[in-house]
Amino acid sequence: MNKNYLDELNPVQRKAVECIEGPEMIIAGAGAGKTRVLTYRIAHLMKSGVDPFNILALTFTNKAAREMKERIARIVGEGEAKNLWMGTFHSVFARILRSEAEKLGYPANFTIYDTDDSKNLIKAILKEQGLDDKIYKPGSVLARISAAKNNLIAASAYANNAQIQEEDRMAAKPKMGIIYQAYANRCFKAGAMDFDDLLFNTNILLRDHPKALLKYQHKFKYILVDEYQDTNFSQYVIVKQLAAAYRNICVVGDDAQSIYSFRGATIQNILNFEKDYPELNVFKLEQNYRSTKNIVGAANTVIANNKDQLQKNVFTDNTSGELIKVVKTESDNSEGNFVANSIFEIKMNEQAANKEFAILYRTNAQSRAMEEALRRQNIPYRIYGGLSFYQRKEIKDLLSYYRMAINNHDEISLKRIINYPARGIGDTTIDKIVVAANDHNISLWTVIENIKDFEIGLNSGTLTKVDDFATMIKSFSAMLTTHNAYDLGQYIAVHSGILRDLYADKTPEGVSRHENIQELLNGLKEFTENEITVEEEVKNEEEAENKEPESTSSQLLFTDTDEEQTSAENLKPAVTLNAFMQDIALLTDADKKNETEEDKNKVSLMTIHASKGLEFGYVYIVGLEENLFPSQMSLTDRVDLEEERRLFYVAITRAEKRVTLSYSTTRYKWGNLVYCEPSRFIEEINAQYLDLSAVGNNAMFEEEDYPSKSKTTSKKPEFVQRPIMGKKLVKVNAAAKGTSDFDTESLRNLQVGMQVNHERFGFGKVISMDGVFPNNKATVFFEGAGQKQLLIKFAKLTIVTN
DNA sequence: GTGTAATGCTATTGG
DNA sequence: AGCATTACAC
Repeated sequence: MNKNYLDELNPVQRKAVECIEGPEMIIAGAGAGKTRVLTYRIAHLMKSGVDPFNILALTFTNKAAREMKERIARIVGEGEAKNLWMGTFHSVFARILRSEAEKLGYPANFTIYDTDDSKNLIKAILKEQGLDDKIYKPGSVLARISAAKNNLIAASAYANNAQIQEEDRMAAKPKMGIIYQAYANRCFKAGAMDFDDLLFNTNILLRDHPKALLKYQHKFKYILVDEYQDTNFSQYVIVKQLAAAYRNICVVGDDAQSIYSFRGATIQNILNFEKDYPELNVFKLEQNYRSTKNIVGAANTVIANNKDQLQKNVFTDNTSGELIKVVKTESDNSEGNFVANSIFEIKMNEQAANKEFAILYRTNAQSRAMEEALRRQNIPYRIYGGLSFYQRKEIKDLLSYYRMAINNHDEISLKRIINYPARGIGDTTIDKIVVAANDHNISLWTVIENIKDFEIGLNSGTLTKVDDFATMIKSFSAMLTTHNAYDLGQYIAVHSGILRDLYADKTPEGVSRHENIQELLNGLKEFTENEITVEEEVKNEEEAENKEPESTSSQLLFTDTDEEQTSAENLKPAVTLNAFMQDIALLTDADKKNETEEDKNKVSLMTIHASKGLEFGYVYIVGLEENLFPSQMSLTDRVDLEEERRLFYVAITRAEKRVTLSYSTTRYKWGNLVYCEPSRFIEEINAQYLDLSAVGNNAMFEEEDYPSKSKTTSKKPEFVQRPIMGKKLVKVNAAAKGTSDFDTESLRNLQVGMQVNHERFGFGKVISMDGVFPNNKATVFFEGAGQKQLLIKFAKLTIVTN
């Protein structure tokens, strides 16, 4: 493999790898070997003499970065690969910001707030300002602030922008600007950055500190960005700035797989790329090596329904494989049972391993039915996403102590732990402290630390309690430099009282919480014992940078980096808790490492979003129902619907051998039974790729065997649980008289030339018919919507005239 | 201030 | 259905 890596590439891939200098854009269809090209390109850069310290590779997940690093290591050797700058935007720039934080007025040990932390801070601000959190919902306030930051609009600019003010007034949220300013101010005072700040502040750094800009421009002579279609404006500007000196920028993406616009990602970045770098080389990877012909064909027919897309012809030389099976079940639980049974069967018949299976869904809430069914079948599984380990209450509690020891001013952590375990400092006391802090525009910690100087009407007992708390935190802080991560972590767990509190709780939940704390402490121990590796890494970095003669100009620019290393050296010999906490907020479950083969050999459950970039032999896409997938939030806007369709495209193209689609006619939502109709996406797949035997007459007979059931159906308007939201009510009701009530039989005699009506496409004329009723399809030309292929079973056509 | 019972809200998607 | 916040009794 070592020398022949170029031979493993097809001609286009090879060109993309060998073209090293200048801007490059790789448009890669699903399964076209994008990761391989990226990996080999980096390896090739290094083989060509580029120093790994000068290569920056930005990936979508930390896991992707780690895997890519491992693959590169196999080509160029581990020692070299280790020195690559590789990770997510957030983790790479968090690392850079730590060494540059003072330039921005932040402490180097700033805290990273996750979404929960951010929402809590917003809630606090709303309460202090007497604003109604029903109008200013913390989640949507945060989303609005997030969108502003991702478009590089600072709080002050936001508050002073007439157009934005008008927008917020129209949305009945005139105070948004004030909230944003308060939020930014509080984060700053707490020495905290939220996820968006990591990118926003990197932009500030590069904009306002020319020396820093120059330094990183010369440090990152070669930049690669994976999943470029899912980058936002803030990320775009960072990359543009960093690449401005050398213009060695390579981006890889697929517009058809752009699924993160809700997070500010914009396809505009791909379009801008051609404008910014007119001299660029473009490579299109169109041959799919992952999936069967049926899967590729089906995916292509789905995405063809989108108007907005770059022209691409994804094809494969793989075998046809099996048809995509569509399965109808009558409840979410039976959908789970079907999937679990099917996995069990395939495992037996085809000797497949658990890890070859994935169950993909639109929303996390759908995992439960799947989990229960898999557990009944004794099939080991693993859920990705959802509540991560680090977001569990007990873990966040303990981490809050760690965070506060490292950064005393972190107010979210402070509020979390000041009275947990209970130590008699209640809400009224905290409120008084908050008022004092706001009055003096200082952090809560500064008030607490000097609580006896603030006359805010606390009685002497409370005063002592607050003072004791401050003393405790200070004692933890003092140990940061004298104790290693594990010793201090353990010490805090004991002396904070958390361990005792959880140990006292003998309920199963309490026991489980205690176990989770133990697991965290074990992780800490492992981290601490690896200190040699960390030290070596530091040493490696020193040696490598010293031995490699830099050009004189860039050597001058590297003075700051030297400082970094001296400070790292001071931390020896112990691995500090500070080091452990560096980017823990950025870790997700998908980033777990050190797993045994047994850990890995499990069926994967995840949202389709989380499945991006992954591949599996057998893929189940469940919950293919209107209002769920596509999500009801996407139905009013073509742009949103097209993103849902791309999501479906991503889901299908995860599979190598087999795709199974399922939908259920009923489903529990918020504890209420809701009736569902099959997703429009099913009928968007050309029928030649589908196996509809499991949705056929059998299912219809079932309906007819139990006419009482459908009667109850129509008589139950109260299954809509929130009539306040009129929009939803109408839609759910509409869903109730779905396929089950539709008389497919009336279309038995549908023929070419007939006029038909379709609920979405309107009037049309049948051009051709294919297949045997009821598993047949009709090609219809609609006056308004053009030519469509429709599955008779799903399309709900009505015959207008012969 | 603390602990438990009742209430009410939630479920797109995520670093 | 499950979780978080709130209300209320101690």
